[in-house]
Amino acid sequence: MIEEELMLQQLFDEDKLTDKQKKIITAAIETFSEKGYAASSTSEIAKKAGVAEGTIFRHYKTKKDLLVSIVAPLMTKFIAPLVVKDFNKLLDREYETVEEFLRATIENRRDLLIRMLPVLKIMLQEIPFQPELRAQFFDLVVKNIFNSVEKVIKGYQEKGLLIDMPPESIARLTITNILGFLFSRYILFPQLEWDDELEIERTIQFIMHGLGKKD
Amino acid sequence: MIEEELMLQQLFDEDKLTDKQKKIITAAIETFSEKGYAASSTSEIAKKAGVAEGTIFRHYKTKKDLLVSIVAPLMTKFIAPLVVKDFNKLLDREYETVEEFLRATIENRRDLLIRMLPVLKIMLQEIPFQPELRAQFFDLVVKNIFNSVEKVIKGYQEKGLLIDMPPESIARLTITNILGFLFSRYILFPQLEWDDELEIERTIQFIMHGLGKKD
Amino acid sequence: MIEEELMLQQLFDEDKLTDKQKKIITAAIETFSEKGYAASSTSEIAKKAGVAEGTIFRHYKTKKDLLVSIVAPLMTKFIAPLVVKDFNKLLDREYETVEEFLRATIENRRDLLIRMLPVLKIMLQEIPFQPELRAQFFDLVVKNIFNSVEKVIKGYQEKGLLIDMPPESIARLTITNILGFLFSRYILFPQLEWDDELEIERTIQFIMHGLGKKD
Amino acid sequence: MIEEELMLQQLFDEDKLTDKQKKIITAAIETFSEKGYAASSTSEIAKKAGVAEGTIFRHYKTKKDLLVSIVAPLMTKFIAPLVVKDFNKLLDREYETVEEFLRATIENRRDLLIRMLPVLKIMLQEIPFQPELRAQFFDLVVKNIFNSVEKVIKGYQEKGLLIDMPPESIARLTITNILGFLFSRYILFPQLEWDDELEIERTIQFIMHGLGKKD
DNA sequence: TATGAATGAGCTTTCATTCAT
DNA sequence: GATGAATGAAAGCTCATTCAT
Repeated sequence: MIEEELMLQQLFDEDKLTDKQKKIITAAIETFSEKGYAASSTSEIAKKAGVAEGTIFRHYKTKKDLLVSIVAPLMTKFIAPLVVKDFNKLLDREYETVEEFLRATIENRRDLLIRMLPVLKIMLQEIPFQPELRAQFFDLVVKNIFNSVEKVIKGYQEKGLLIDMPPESIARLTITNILGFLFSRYILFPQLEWDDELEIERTIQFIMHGLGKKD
Repeated sequence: MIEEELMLQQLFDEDKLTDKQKKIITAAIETFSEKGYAASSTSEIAKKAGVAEGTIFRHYKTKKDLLVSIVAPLMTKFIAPLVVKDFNKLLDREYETVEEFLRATIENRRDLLIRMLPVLKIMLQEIPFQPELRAQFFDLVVKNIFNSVEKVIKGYQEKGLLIDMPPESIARLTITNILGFLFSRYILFPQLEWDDELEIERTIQFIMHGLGKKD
Repeated sequence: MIEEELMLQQLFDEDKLTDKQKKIITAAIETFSEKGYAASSTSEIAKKAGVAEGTIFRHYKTKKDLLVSIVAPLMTKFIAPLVVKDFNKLLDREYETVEEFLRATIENRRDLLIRMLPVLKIMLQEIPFQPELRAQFFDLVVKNIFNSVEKVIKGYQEKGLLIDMPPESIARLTITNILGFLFSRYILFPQLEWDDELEIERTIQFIMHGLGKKD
Repeated sequence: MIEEELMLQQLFDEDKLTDKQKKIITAAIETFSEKGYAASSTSEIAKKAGVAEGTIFRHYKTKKDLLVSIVAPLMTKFIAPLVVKDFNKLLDREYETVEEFLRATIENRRDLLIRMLPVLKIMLQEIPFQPELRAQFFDLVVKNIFNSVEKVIKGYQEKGLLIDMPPESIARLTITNILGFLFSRYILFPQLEWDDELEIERTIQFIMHGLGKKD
């Protein structure tokens, strides 16, 4: 709960939310993430937030409004900056190799990523069904990221550190593997014992060198 | 619809299903896949199947029963054989290189994979929320595949075609990228124009060699 | 209740309604008429009808649907025929004078009018607020009646029994006074003691001769 | 809005109302008249009045209080004086004939009647459902008017200008026709084209002489 | 005095499930 | 087996009213 409030601070600080609104958001994230949007009831969220059910509808006209109010700022304020910031650092030559950059991205932000997981899970679950969200996701996240990423990747390609492949495909493959790791680790098989450090390193090495053995 | 019935034949032929049952299953797959399990109503499924609502409950005690009846056989009869069969072929030295094997797996079964997508989508959507399904998925799919895969991978590793990495991790990374491609291609961004052949080839090359440039 | 069922027979017999549907209609008429549409709750109607609340919504998609299902057939099947039939009789020379016709219309159909009152009250109450109903009312009742009435009135005018005034105005004034009497008698001041026979006769005389004294 | 404020001046000036209270009353009249009492929400009225919801309840303990505060003064301060004043004028022999009186009453006060319509509509709509209002209406309007009217009518009857009919019935019939005209003109069929002058004259002639042709 | 966030009872509506036919 | 009317619990949502500021 305390950790989640930290994330909320980052996510929602700029809007002035009342105390109850924050509680509603927190409870909604928790519930949507656990059961999925459609299977979560507003009465359950209200109970978990310690507010009356009517209070939810005073702030969010509909249940879907509540969902959008959670996911939308995540996309605008959080995911895009997360990646862009690092890619800009990359441009500043902070990291000499792509491995270092990936390692730093994942390692530095692992706590954050883990804390983001509930909302990320909601996003991944609902985007296939909510055209509204899908459109937002496409406009805010995909276009933004892929745009700013292009020159970065080109830069590395010019330096001879990345293969010649269209930046979109490179971005897709990289993101797939990072999200795929998180999804396997925390959503599909959280009950398995994972050596996180090791598995992240393997993922990075895989991204860079693949599975084929070099002679 | 006709294509889907083909899949159903493969999936459900062995059980003797009545005509109505097949219609129910087809309608349920379509609806669950479009809206998600929780957001689908049995009345809508009944209407789409052209049967009375009561008929659904004559064959499937509950709505969840219907879901399980769709996803479970998929796991036992479909996914496992899909991979295992090919890996056995691999053992039979049908494919000399891993690339060839991956290419064959994806290319040969692409139609099937596409036809499977609705059910796959249901599976991916519901496994995080349905412990019952998750347990089944773990027992039937994960254990089986990972078991039979182990020696295959080891074989290739001994032949020097795959890097020295625990087979589980290799399996995880490979599956992640195949499913990740399908998810991006057909669920997240179906509206984009994709050159499927090309993108599959890139995915295979990526799996084998990564993004790093070799000197 | 028994009387109301008689009216329902006339009103709804042609459609094959289930027993429960009839009970719902009866209860809805009673409740809407007593409290007005907006102040009536579906749960109250359900309780009064002795059915589950869900049953109402199985037959009528929304509460407004229920309202329309009550008022609409009244307009098509009841009010128009009521007047038209008599005016046709009039054409058949059944009544020599207009007084006789009015007296017959009101007297013959008094029971019916009284039984219709609840629905009539609903109609009068809701037409100002429900554009849907207003449009129907205009098309089905007003146009029909005024059309068929026109020639009748002209006939009487030619016979020198009615003054030269546009038929629409004559119709408006006549209907106003009949409904005005019913409204005063049964809705505004039901608690007063009325000598119905006498007051009807006065209304008829008023319609024909006005309040001014002839010398 | 400006016209309505004029009416409000007449209706509510004597009580010292704050600016906000006037805005609330105006907004309530508009809303109740458009949607009916039960279908109007206090939040909508507050928004239309430009005040906070709480402010309404500071001045009017309940929503019904607000309704009564609108309709009650209309009955005490407006309707009764309207008629009584004119009937007193009548006694003062200001009008020689009843026609003249009726014409003057309607013509002189037409603007006022039109401006009153929203409140009149509320009154007519709610009296059937609010026993409180009905009692008030009966005590303040009916008794008063009918009392003071009695001798006036008798006066005219003695002068041989009105037929011998109980004053209550004469009052009822006259009021029915005036309200009936307003109701048809402004509530039921406002969309039709009306020649107001002509239709009022017809109504007056009808009240005095009826529809029957004199030989 | 005025505000508007908060309430909770009650509303309309949905829906999985049952059962007489 | 198949039907679909009926159910009632629970869903999403509204709204008059309260109260701390």
